[in-house]
Amino acid sequence: MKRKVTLKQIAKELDVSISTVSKSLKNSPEISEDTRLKVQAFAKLYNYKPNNIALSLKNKKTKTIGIIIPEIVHHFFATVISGIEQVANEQGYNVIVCLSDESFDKEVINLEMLANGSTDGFIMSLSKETQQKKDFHHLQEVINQGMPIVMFDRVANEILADKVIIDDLLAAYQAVNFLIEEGRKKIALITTVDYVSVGKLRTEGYIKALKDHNLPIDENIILKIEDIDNCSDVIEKLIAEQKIDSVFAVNELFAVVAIKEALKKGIKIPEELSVIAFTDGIISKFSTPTITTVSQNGVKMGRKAAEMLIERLEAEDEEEERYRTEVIETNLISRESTQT
Amino acid sequence: MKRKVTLKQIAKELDVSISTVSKSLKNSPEISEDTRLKVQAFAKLYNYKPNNIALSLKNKKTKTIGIIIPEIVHHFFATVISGIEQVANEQGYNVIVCLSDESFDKEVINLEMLANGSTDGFIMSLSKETQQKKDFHHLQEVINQGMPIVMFDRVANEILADKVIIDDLLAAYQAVNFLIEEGRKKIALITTVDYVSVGKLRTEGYIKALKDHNLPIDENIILKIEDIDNCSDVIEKLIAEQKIDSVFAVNELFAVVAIKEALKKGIKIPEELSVIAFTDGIISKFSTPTITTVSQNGVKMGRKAAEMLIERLEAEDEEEERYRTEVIETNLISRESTQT
DNA sequence: TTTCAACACGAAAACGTTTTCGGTTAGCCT
DNA sequence: AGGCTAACCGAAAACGTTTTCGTGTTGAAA
Repeated sequence: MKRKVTLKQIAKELDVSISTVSKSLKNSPEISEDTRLKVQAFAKLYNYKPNNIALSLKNKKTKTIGIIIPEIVHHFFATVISGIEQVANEQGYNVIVCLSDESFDKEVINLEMLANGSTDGFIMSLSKETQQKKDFHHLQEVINQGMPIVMFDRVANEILADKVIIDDLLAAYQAVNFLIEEGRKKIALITTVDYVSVGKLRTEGYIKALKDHNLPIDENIILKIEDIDNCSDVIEKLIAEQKIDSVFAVNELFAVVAIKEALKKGIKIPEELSVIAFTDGIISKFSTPTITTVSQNGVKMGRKAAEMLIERLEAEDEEEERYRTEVIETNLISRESTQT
Repeated sequence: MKRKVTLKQIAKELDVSISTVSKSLKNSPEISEDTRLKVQAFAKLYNYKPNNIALSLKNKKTKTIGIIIPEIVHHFFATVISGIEQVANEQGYNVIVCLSDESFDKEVINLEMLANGSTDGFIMSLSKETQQKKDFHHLQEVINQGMPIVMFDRVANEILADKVIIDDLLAAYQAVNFLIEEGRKKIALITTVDYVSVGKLRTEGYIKALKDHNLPIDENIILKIEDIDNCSDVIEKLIAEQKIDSVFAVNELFAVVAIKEALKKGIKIPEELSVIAFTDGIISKFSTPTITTVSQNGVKMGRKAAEMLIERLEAEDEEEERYRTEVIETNLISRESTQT
C-alpha cells in the first residue's frame, strides 16, 4: 500500500526544497530546466497529485457546490441534480448532496454543516416544513457570511437571492385553458396543501383560467391532498360523486391515481374524462394511457441554477448585489390522456 | 456581511493565545473557569464554528463519502443514494455524488478527482463502458492508496473489495419459476447486452430455470437489447411473430413497453400474456396493469454499503483485509401482470 | 527562606499547498 | 579587482485547526 506522495517527500528524496518542487511542477521559469525535468519525472513516477484539502485551505475555495433538496427519490429532483452536475463538471466543480427529507431541522443542520468551509455556495429547494414555518434565518445567515445561494422551484420570496423557477401560475393557467378549449366544463383540481408554494401557485392558475372563461369555481371538485400515500380514497370519492369531465393534477401521481380509479369505473379516457398533470416524469410516459403533462425541464433548471451560482462564485467584483430570478419555460406535452 | 470568525480572531480580540481559545472551547481542564467562560461566551456571540477544511487537513479525515454511479435519473440509483445518505447522516458523514454517465473516462476522472483528499472512501457502481472494457486499474490504484471502496450492483469480480449485490441469478431463476408454475411454456426473455454484469446473470438465471424444467431454450424469444431508447420496434416484432405466453424482462422499461405493444394487439394481460420485470420502481406500481416485479430494495443496498464503508473507515486496525460480499435478499412483488 | 507542585497559559509544530522575498553563485563589464 | 546582473534556489508565511510541551506564577510545605 503506497500512500499518496506529498511535495515534502519529493523534496526530501531529490534533496531540494519544497518550493522548488512546487515551482517545477508548475513550470515556473525560475527553475532550471535540469531540476524542472528531474522533479517532473519523479512526480510522474510516483503519480503525484496535489491534495485538494490543502489547496482548499490555501485558496479559500473548495470548488464544491452544496445541493440541499427535500428528497432524491423523486424524478424531478433527480433531473435537476443531473443538470447541476453537468455544468459543475464542465467547470471543474464537484457537488455534495444533502437531503432534508422535507424536515426543517435537517435542512438547517445540513446547511450549517456545509457552510463551515465545505462548499463555496449552495443550490437548494426548500423543504415543506420550512415553507410551512416560513423560517428562513438559516438561509439569511449563510448569505450574510458571503456564501451565494441559488434557490430553485420551491423558493422563498422573503429571501434575496438568485432564483430559478418556472411560471407555475402561467403553466397551470395554460394547462387548464387547454382543457377548456377541448370543451371541458367541469374541471377538477387535485392539488397539495397551500403552504407548498408551487402547489398554491398552480391552484391560482387553475382558478384564474376558470374565471377568465366565466366558469364557476366549485369547491367540491377541488381536492387539497396532504398525505400523498393515501390519496386514492379521496380521489375515488371525487370521481364517484361528482360529474367531472376532466382533471388537472399538480403532479403525476395524483393524475395516474385518478386515471386508475376512473378506468375501474369503466370511464373512458380521454373521451369521458380528460387528464392533464404537472411535472413530466417517468410515470406519464409509460402509464396507460400516457398522460398529457406540463413539462418542467428539471435538467434545464439545474443547469441554469449551476450557471448562476458559478458565475457569482467567480465574479471578481464581489459587491454586485443584483439578484436575478430566471424563469424556465414550460411546455405542454400532449399525450393520450387528452383528446386534441 | 460578517465573514466567518476564526480562532485567531477570537484570540486577538480577547488578548489570549490561539491555544487557549481552542482549549477553552473544548472544555479543557487546563484552562481556568474564568477565561473558559469568557471565551465560550464570545464564541457563541460571534457564532464560531470550526472550519471543516482545516479540520480535514489536520485530521487527515474528511468525513465525506464519494459516490460514483452511472446516472441519477434512474429510480434504482436514486434509492441507493437515499439509503447511503441515511446512514451517512446518522454517522456524521457527508456524501459527494459524481455521475459517470456510463462513460469510462468520466468514471476515471471523477474517481481520481475525489481520491486526492476530498473523500475518505467510495461507494460505486460501474459504468457500462467500464464493464465492457474490463479495465479496473483506476479502482485498484485508489485501493492501493489505502482508500476503501464498496461496490454495489454492478461490481467487478476482478477487484478485491467489499461488495453489496443481490443474487441476480437466483432472483431471475425464481421469477421464471413463478411463470413456469403459472403454467407458462413459451417464456420470452428481454435483456441487455451481455457485458452488463447484472444482465448476464439474470439471463443465466432464466436459462437455468428453463433447463431445470426441461423447457427448450429458444434463441428466437431471447432479445438482447443494446439501445434502450429504441426498443419498442424489436419488442413489437417479438410479440407479433412469436407465440409467447409470458415475458421476463430484466428491467421495468422493457416490461412496460412489452405490455403496451401487447395491449395494442388486443392481447389480454395477464390471461394471454404474463409479465414479470426486474427492478421494482415507479413504473411498475403505476402502469396499467401494474407489473409483477423482482424488488431490489435499493435503500437497503445503499444502507448496507454505507455501513460497510464506514465500518472500514473507522476500524482502528487498518490491516484487516477480509473483504465481504453482502447479498441483499430480493422478493417477488405480485401485481396485476401475472395471474397467481 | 527555599523548594516544589499545581495551575494557567503560550509557543510551536503539524497537516500540504502556494507564493513572496531574500540570498547565493556565476559571469560579465569596467 | 570591484561591482552589477542574471539565474537559480530556499526560507518562511499563510490558510485554520489541534495538541504537545514548555514556562511562568502562585501558594504551600519544609
